[in-house]
Amino acid sequence: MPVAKGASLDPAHTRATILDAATDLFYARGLDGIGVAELCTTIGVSKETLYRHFGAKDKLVQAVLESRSDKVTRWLRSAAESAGDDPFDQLAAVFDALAGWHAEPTFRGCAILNAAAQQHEGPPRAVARRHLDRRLELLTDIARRAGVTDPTTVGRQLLTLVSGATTLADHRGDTDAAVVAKQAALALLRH
Amino acid sequence: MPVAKGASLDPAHTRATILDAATDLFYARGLDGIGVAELCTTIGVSKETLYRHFGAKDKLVQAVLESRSDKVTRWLRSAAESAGDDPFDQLAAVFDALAGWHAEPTFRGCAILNAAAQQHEGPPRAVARRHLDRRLELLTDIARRAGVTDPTTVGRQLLTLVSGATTLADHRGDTDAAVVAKQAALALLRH
DNA sequence: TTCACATAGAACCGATCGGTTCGATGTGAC
DNA sequence: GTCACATCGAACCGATCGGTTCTATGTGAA
Repeated sequence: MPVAKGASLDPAHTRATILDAATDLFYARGLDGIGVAELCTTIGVSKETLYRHFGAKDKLVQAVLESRSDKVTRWLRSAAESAGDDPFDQLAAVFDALAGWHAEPTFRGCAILNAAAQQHEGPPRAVARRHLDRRLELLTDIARRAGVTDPTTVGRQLLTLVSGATTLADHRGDTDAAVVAKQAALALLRH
Repeated sequence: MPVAKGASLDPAHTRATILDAATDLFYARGLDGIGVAELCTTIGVSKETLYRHFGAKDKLVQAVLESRSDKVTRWLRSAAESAGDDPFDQLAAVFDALAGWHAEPTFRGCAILNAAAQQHEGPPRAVARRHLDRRLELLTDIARRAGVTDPTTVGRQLLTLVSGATTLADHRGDTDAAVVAKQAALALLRH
């Protein structure tokens, strides 16, 4: 005798619950590391509900990654802005924010780049590209306002340091990778 | 009526064939992107043969990654050495070698780091860590011979640039990411 | 009160997974 | 010629996969 517990019955809320929980589970276990069935039982939702909201696992993955990219981009941008107007301070703040993220016990690298590394083709690749483009935009803007002669190149070098630091924090456990990278980044910004 | 074609019958050669082919296939499709059955038919080997040589898919993966790490490490080290004794020249050679790799049509990022990103636990993580450690050793040595005041820190910054450049070449299609990173690396080496 | 609807829970589907086993066949050393 | 052995090809295993469909049930608005 099936018993519907009647929790929320608010579709938007249900969708958000699935999205949030799936974000954490995919991040912790990998896209192929958790199946739809386990996903549903863990979240506390039926498969029919999940499929009515997202249609397919791939679509859920895409929704998860896009919302994650939005959130992370907003987070890093606000970290920069909260450091004031000075581009050097902003750049330092970006790397300090990264260091804080890397030190979190649940840190496992960039969820979006990890996903793109798992699925060589398909939506995650495109999301990853846009994600990096947005980050490059932020860093290039800082470089430009710092008055470097070639903001485009310096922006790319800063993005290289950001990406590399996250890689080392993940694969070598270097929780201070961003701090080390920050010194290099500031040196580059000073021409 | 099964017909054994009787190719090599040399176990060592068979093992090497499997290892080489699996290296390419796992790199191109991802660890979970190709199953043992398809792997075998593509290579032209029976499942029994593969399992007698490697025991399990995980073991094959580990053997693939370790041999790959050895090969790549040797390759980068020889690229540095063939540039002469000057550490600046050697560092430039390292990044030029990376740029050549990134430009290859089959380039899909670092096979070892991709694998580690797919399997959050297990052998690939350990292989990735050792892989980065070996690379750090090379870069730190270059920094030391260049006479920087803090070779350990500079070595880590150089590794950050190397890793970041490979990430950008993969996820943004920046085939010149290593060239851009090279300028930053040389600047760091000049203190 | 009525009714459209969001949901739970479970059964079910075909496909694929990693892995095992077996018989047939050819190889190469003795 | 004999024989241990490496190999193939295929059948087979239980488990899991993503996805569909069904019934039953509680919700909330009309």
